[in-house]
Amino acid sequence: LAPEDQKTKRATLIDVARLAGVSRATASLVIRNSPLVAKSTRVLVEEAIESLGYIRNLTAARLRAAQTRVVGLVVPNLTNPFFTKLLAGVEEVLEAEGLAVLLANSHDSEGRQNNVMRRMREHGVDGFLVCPAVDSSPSAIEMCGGHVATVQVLRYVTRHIDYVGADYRSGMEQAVSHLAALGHQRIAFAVQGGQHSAYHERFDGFGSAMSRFDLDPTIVVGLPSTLPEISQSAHLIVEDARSPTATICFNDLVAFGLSGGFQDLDIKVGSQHSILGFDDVMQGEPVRPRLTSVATYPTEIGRRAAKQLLLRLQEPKSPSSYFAMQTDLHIRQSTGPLSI
Amino acid sequence: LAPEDQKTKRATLIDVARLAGVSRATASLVIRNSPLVAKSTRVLVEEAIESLGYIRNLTAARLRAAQTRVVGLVVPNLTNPFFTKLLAGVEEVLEAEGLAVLLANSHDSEGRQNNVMRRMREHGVDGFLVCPAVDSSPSAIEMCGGHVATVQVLRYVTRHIDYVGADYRSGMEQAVSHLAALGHQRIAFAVQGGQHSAYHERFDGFGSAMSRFDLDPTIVVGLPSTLPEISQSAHLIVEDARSPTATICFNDLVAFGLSGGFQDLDIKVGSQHSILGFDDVMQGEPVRPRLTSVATYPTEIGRRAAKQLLLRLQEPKSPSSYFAMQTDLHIRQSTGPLSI
DNA sequence: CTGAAAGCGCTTACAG
DNA sequence: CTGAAAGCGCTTACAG
Repeated sequence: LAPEDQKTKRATLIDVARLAGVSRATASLVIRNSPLVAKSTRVLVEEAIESLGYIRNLTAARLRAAQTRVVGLVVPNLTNPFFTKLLAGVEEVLEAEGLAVLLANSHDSEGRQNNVMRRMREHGVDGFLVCPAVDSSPSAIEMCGGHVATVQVLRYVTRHIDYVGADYRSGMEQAVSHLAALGHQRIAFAVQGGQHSAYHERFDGFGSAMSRFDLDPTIVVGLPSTLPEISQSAHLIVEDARSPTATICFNDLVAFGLSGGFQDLDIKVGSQHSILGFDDVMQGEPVRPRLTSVATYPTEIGRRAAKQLLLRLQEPKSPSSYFAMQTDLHIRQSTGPLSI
Repeated sequence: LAPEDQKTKRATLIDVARLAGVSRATASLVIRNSPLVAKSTRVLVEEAIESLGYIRNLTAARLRAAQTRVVGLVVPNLTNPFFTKLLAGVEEVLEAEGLAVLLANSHDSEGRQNNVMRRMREHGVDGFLVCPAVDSSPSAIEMCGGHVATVQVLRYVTRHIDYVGADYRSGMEQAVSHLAALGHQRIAFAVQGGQHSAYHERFDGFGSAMSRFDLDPTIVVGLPSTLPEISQSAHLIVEDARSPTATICFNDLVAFGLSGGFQDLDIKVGSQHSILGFDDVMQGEPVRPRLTSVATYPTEIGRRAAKQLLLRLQEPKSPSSYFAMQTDLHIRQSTGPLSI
C-alpha cells in the first residue's frame, strides 16, 4: 500500500505558513522559538499549527541542520538488571535534554555490535554511548569516536575515547578487607562471563588485595550465567579442595544464585559460609539473609555517562576523559565472622 | 563549533558515483540492492563505497521515501524486570527485521507519555509499541493509531487499536484454584501500583475465582512499590483481621518482597503462609523457598507485540486484533497445604 | 522583523 | 541496464 493510505497526509510548514499568512521562513522561526519573530505573528502561526495538527518533520530539519538530536545506546545484554539500571540513568538525562535514544543490544558479539553501530550511523546519530562487546577491537570504537561523539560505559577498550565506569579495583579491596577482618583466610572468587576491562579490574583487584593480606588469591571458580544454573553450581565452591569459608561474587546475579544454592545444600549463609555480592543492584533485598554487596551505582553511572556525552557533543576536540565512580561496601547479613 | 569541526565531512552518494564513474541514480540502486544493475557496475560501486568509507544517509533517504524504519517503544517504567524482559523480546524481533527502536519511559504519566510520543512522531517513527500510562485517555492512543501503526502492549485503553498482552484473568483462576486445592480458605490479594487494564483483569480474575470457590474475595491489601518497602509491609498481611493463610501477589516483585518480609517476621513461607507470585520473571529462583508463580512470559509477549506491529505496518487498514497470551502456573516451594 | 532562493542527500518516475 | 531532472520538508544565509 502507498503511504498515503496509511497516514493521512501530514500538514507541512507551507500549509501552516499559508494559513497564518506568513512566509515559510517565518513559520520556521516560530517553531524553533526564535526571538526574532513578532509576538502577534507568533500567535498567528501557533494558531495555524494547532488547527492543522501540524507535527514538525525533524527528518527534514536534520537533513539541513546536520544534527539529529538522537544518540545510540549499545549494551551487550538486556537481562542483567545492572544494564537496566544503567539504561534508566541514561534515559533520564538524555530525555531531559530533549535527545532521543536509539537502543540496541550487541549480545556481547563484536560482529553484531558493529552492525548495529553502522545502522545507527546510517540513521545519523549524533553520538554513541557504548559498552563494548567482549573482545571488541579498539579500532572499531576509536574509528567511531573519530566520526561522532562517543563515550565508553562500564568497559573500555581504548584510552583515546571517553570512559565512565566504576572503580572496580577498590571495590574489590573493600570486599576483601571486610572478609579478612571477619577472620576469613580462604576466600573464593566466583566469576562469570567473558573477559573485558571490568572483568580484569575486578580480577586484578581481588588478586592484589588478597596478596596484600597474605591470602591465597587463586581460588577462582567459573560459574554459568543463568540464575538456576548458578544455584545448581554452588557445590563447585563447597567441593573445592581449598575449602573456602567465604565467596566474593563477580556480581549480584552470581551472589543471588549462590545464596539460594547454598541454602539448597543446607549451608547457612552468613554463619557457615559468607557471600559477598558486587554492584548492589537490589539493595540486597530479594534474599534472606540480606546480601552484603559492593555498590557500584549503575543508575548514577548511566547519568554520568550521558552527561559526559553531552559535554563531548559540545567539545568534540577536548582530550578524552576517564571517570571511575567510587564504590561503597554495604554490609548486611550474608557475611559474618569465621565460625570455628 | 561548526559541525565540520566535529565530523570529518561524510562522503555522499555523489562522491561514490563519481569515483565509480556512474550516475548518482545507479549508485543509489546499488546501495538498495536492486537487481536492475549490472554485476560489473555493482562491483565498481561497491569498491568506491569501500574506499570512501561511505555511510548511507538514511535521514535523506527517508525524506524522499516517506518511511523511516524506526519504531518507538514507550514503557511506563524501566525498573520492573518485567518490562526489561518485554524490551528484550521486542528488540530481538525488530532488530532482526532491520528496524531501529527508539526507547522512551513515560514514568506512568500521561503528560510525559504524550510528550515522548509527540517527539517520536517528529522523528518520523513508522509505528509505536506502547504500554499506555496509568489513566491514559483512549483518545491519545487512538489518535496516534490513526496516523501511524500502533500496538498496545500489556495494557489497553481502547479496543480500536491492536493489543498484545497476557490472559491475566485465567492466570488468577489458576492461582486461586491451586491455593483452594491446598485447603486455603482465607486468601489475600497483595496489590501495588496504579489502575489499568492489567490491574483490573487481575483484580476481577481474583474476585470471580474466589467467589466461585465461595471464598471471601475482599482481602485486598495495598502495598508500596519498592522492594525494601514491600518487605517492611509484610505485617500488614499478618495483622489483617481476617487472618489470611495465603497471599496471591500482584507481581513477582511484591512476592519477593513479601517472602523476605515474612522471613524477617519468622514466619515460614510455604508452611505457615503460602505466597504465590505473578509473572514468573526469574523462574522463582532468587528466593528460598522458591517462588510458586503464574508465568506470563514477558519476553514472548514482546516478540508477539513486535510481530503484530510488523503486520500492522503492512496492513494499516485491517481490523484491530486482540491477543492474550496463555499463562501457566509454576508450582514450587512457596505454596503448601494449609497447616492446621 | 519578514520573504525569496538555494540546498541538505537522497529516491523516484521518466526517458533512453 | 543507466542517466538527467524533480522533489521530499525543512533551515540557512541574504536582502530588505
